Amino acid sequence: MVTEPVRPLRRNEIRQQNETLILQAAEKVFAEAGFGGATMQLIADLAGLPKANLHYYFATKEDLYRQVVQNIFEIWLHAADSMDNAPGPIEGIGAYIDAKMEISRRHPDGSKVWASEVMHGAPVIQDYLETTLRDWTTGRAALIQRWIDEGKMAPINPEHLLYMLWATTQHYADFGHQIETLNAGPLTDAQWQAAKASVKAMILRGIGAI
Amino acid sequence: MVTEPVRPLRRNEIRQQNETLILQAAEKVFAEAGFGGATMQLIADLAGLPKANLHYYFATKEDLYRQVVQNIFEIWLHAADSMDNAPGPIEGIGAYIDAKMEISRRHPDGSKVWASEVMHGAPVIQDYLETTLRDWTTGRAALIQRWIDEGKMAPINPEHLLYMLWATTQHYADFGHQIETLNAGPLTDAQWQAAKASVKAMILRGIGAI
DNA sequence: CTTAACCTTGACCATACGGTCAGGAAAAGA
DNA sequence: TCTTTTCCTGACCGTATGGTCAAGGTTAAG
Repeated sequence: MVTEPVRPLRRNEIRQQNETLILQAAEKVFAEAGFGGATMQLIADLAGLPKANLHYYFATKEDLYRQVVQNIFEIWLHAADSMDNAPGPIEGIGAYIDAKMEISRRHPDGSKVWASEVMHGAPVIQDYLETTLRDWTTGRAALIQRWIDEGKMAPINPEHLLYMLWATTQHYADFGHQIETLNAGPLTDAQWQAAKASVKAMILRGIGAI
Repeated sequence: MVTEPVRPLRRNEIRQQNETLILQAAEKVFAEAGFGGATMQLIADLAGLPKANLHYYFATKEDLYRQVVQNIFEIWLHAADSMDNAPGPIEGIGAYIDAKMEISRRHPDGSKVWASEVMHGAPVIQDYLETTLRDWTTGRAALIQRWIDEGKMAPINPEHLLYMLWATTQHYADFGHQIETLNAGPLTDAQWQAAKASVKAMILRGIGAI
């Protein structure tokens, strides 16, 4: 095997590289074991670093966990952009479902960490729920209400629609293991497409947009 | 305060009483802290028993946890009965949604424990998934397919419909904290009824049963 | 070259946890 | 009543975990 001589890394690069390395490992371990079941040693092993090095970059286990959760929350919020600037529910909600299904597929661990955090009473991100998420929710609920008023969809309670969107899309990540067991294996590309199509068809028809 | 003289408990009663006491406490603690975060001491305190007494009834933490998960699974399966013997999807799926929403309301802790178990790869109930749950699923999928063939609903993929039913109803338990935060307080009776109605309306219309 | 700032890590510590056990109390059986 | 079985519990134990630290290495700045 030929290993090309590696230029010594600069300070910033080292820091950046190790932090993301640790965060990736942490996300996986937290997802698989939960906060209480995760150990710094497991994360360190997965990251390929000595445990003491983790504590150099992240003072405590909570700090590391908090970072992981916040990262996920960012990704979450970005998916929302697909809903804006849409002429109606078919495009807006359709795109939102696509985006969230894609996140469930690409970041199942993040989704699990988030679910776990919320299930345990959101000890770390309660303030986010009360500020950012609440604002986001009321904004989108208003958007949905506008579509209803314009006769573009049936008069559904916007909040419950949002809950259904979250629940259905995230289920493919959070309960992925159950789905894989029932499916006798991971979903194929085609099956993911079918899932997306099914969800979109059911919800868009369910809200009277089709 | 008047405390009536209590007849000394018989052996069987003691055993039964303490076991359910422990199981209830365990369900709550496991739901709030996850398996890894839960401690036997916390469960003992909540049950009002010394820790050593827990180990008298349940040899290990895993044994106790396994019991909790199995109990939930039983409740889960019973809700399925509402789906059978229904003339069509409106009655069958409608009743199933009602039943599952009621479980989410009455047994939110159980739902969380189940979700946590599945999210972490179902280390304890993998065999249930592969046997009981798979059989149940294929059976109901066949039932749904029959309704489709009889023209009682649109040609939806039955598996994805089941996932949607599970996801949507359980979301009200598993993400109850998030919902309560956005709602600025627990759902009232009326709000629960509205939630049920919304879910039923969206899904039943979504599958073309209305 | 010298110095300061940053990075790395093996060894170590205090604590908390799951689990054990011996010995006693209470009920059931003979 | 006497014996056996079941229940109860404080005290204890080994281990694993989060976190610390001091000493050494490496890069950047002066």
